Amino acid sequence: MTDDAALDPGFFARDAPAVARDLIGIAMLVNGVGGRIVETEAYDAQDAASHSFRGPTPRNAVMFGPPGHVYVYRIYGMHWCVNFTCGNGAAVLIRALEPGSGIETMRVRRNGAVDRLLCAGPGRLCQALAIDSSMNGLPVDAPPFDLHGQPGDTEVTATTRIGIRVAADIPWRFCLAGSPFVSRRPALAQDSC
DNA sequence: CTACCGATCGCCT
DNA sequence: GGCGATCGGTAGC
Repeated sequence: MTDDAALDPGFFARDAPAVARDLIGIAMLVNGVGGRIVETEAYDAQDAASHSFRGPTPRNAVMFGPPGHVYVYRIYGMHWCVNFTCGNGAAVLIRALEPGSGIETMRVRRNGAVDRLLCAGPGRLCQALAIDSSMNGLPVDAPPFDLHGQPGDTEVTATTRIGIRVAADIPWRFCLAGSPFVSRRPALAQDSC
């Protein structure tokens, strides 16, 4: 009934792991295309795996700006990744969506990929939603972005993060329990929260 | 200025 | 399961 509710002001001005966990199940649209968030990862300035760990630079400046803004960066020379800032160098990486709106558009952008792989992974998600560096620094509560839903109304599993070499033991990756749309299935033993 | 390498993906075997 | 593609940020000389 309140699934179309906008997120509270201040939603992003909290610890990144709490924001990352509460984003699971929230709908994320860019120009009307997207779906429910099913996988996130938290990073903060005290975290050796974070872009912000060594302090502000031109690339990560948005992470040190106000909460609730979009941080976009390029990885491996060819993929875009999108984060939502939480203030003080912290941010949440959006890793996977369950496709919900604009699926045909996403299929075209993703070159005919099957639905399960349209948004399963940060690079794929940005390709499907047409997110690139031109959106870096934009606020998340205004077009082209649209985030809405009821935070905390889902079963979430917490595991370690993917693709990093340092701080690999921190369980700051959050997935919608049982979702087939995550980038990689969580290991069997996880904390439920 | 140069060298290294990463919060990845898709295609190959 | 393994590997090549491709390039900007960062650090070090």
